[in-house]
This record gives sequence, C-alpha cells and structure tokens, in this order.
Amino acid sequence: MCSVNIQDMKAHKYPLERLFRALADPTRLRLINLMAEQEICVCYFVEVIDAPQPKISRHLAYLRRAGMVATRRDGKWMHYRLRIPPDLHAASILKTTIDALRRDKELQHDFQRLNKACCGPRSLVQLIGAPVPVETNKQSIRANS
Amino acid sequence: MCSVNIQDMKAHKYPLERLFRALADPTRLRLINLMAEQEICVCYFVEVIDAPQPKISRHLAYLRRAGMVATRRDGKWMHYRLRIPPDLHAASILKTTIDALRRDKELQHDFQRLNKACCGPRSLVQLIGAPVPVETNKQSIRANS
DNA sequence: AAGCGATATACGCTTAGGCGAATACGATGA
DNA sequence: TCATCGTATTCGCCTAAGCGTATATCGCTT
Repeated sequence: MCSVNIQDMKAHKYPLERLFRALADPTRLRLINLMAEQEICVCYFVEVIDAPQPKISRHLAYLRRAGMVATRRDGKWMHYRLRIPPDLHAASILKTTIDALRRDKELQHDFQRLNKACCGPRSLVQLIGAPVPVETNKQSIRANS
Repeated sequence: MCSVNIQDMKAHKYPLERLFRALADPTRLRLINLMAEQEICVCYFVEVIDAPQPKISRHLAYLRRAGMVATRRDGKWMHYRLRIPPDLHAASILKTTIDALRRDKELQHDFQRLNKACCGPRSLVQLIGAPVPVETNKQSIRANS
C-alpha cells in the first residue's frame, strides 16, 4: 500500500553526489517544491508544470531511484511525497533548498496553479473527482522560518 | 593580482541548479573539501588527488565558471580558494556540504595526504620550494562545529 | 473479459559533460 | 630570446541523461 521502493541507482562515489545530481534539474526542483508540504498526485504535477506526462513520470522515477520520494497508490492515482534523507547533512541541505525555492517567483506561481488546480474554490479538477492532496512530512520538511 | 573571474556559464533556469551541478561530481567534491579552509595550489591538488593534471584543471575551471572559486597567481603557481556564494541559502548549502565531507573517511585521507605533501614536517615538496597554502575564508567557510 | 483512465516505461535522438592525450599558454630564469 | 616549469585548453571519444513519441502496465468499471 505504501511503497518506499528504493530501487538501486547508479552507485555514486559519495552519498552527497546522488543528492546533488537529483537536485540539479529545473523540473525536479519544481517537483520538489510542490511536494514540500503535501503529497501530490501525478495528475497535478502534469497540470501545474504543464509538461508532457511522460516527462513528469520520468523525473519522478529519477527521484524515486535516488531515494528522495515515496509513493502511495490510490486506485488509479499515484501520490508522491518527499522522504527525509536519513543522513542529517543531506536532510539539512534538502530543507535549505526548499527554503530557497520558496523565495522564487516562478515557483510561487507553481503553488498558485496547484491551488487553482486542486485546492482552490470550485476548481475544475475537483469537480471531475480527482483526489485531493494530503499534507505529509509537515513538521519535519517544511521551512523552519 | 587577485582575479575573481566569473566567466559566464551555461545559464541555468534556477540559480541553485548551477550550484548543484557544480557539486554533483566526486572530483569536484574532493577539490572543495581540500579548499575548505585554505587556498590551495594546483600542484597539491594533482599530488593529493593523484589524477592527471588536465583533469584537475578542467574541474577547477568548471568551479570557476560556476563562480565557486577565485584564483590568485603567484609566479608560476596558481592558487584556488572557495568563494562564499552571495546568496544565503547557497552559502548555507555549501557549508553543510563541507561539514558532511569532513565526515568522510576517504576525504579525511585526502587531508592527510595534503599535510604530507605541503604542510607536514620536512615534506618532500616543501624542500623543492613550492608555495605553502595560506588560510583564507576561515571564519566564514569552515565547519561550524 | 473488455474498455478506459492514470501512470510508467521503451525507443531513438540529441546534448552536456567526463576522460586521456596532445598541445598551447604564461611566467621565470639562464 | 630560449628553455623550462606549472597550468590551461583543445581534441576526439564515450557515456549519462534529457527530450518527444509511442506503447505498455495497472486499477477500476461495466
């Protein structure tokens, strides 16, 4: 029901290298930003980022292989959420990264589109019946300000 | 005399992306680790990392283009030192990264080889006359423990 | 079982970037 | 000025990884 799914990824020389490679892509930074406080359904990623669905799924698969996200299946829908890295330094870097992403204008705009897509009043998608995000990791991942 | 030398690099979508790409390589992590507290001469990088000199220079050039190091020429010798990123989040990530690298066994071994190469008692290279590292950025870059 | 919607993967192409080897550059000293 | 030493860059090759398109898989529903 709740898969963690750490498939093995290309073995990097230092553990941090894997983290940095995962963070070194604009689409993945947007995905991570959107997952900062909530688990998110793939369909919302597609809607908000406005990219072809295979592109979204490929980047989510990359994050999964890097051990950075966990998944939860809910019928046809697949929800992704951030995993807190066990290593304290990695966790700190991820948290600081999320703090920095919050400051970005365009990424704030992503949040607005997310709200309009699923959480806003009378949003289109809500009428269709797609699942609503559930908050997760809130106390441990969210910005510390 | 003291060049900062921010040549333009591939424009990335988010400023953090450039940082993460720079950190996503094992050789560059070793270089950064060695520069954590001191400016270091290229010849010591070559000695400690035990890699072909062009490989070292190429990675140093990458870090320079990413704005992460500054250089100082001293006759034939070129010294590299870390630059603290102006962005506070980026600076925090770099500092945490350096803290994490310090914990790594192999990177501690790099430090031992650095000491043997240039700072140790009666080191071979010292007798030849190569320049000795100078501490820099100490209060702002070093581990905060 | 068949069909459909949501998601994942495979394929072929293209580019960034790592590597070793060779070479160019720049400062020093004869 | 010429040789030498330390360093930087260029070249050709190769792999990682991004992309769009097409297709496979997985749950659900009928």
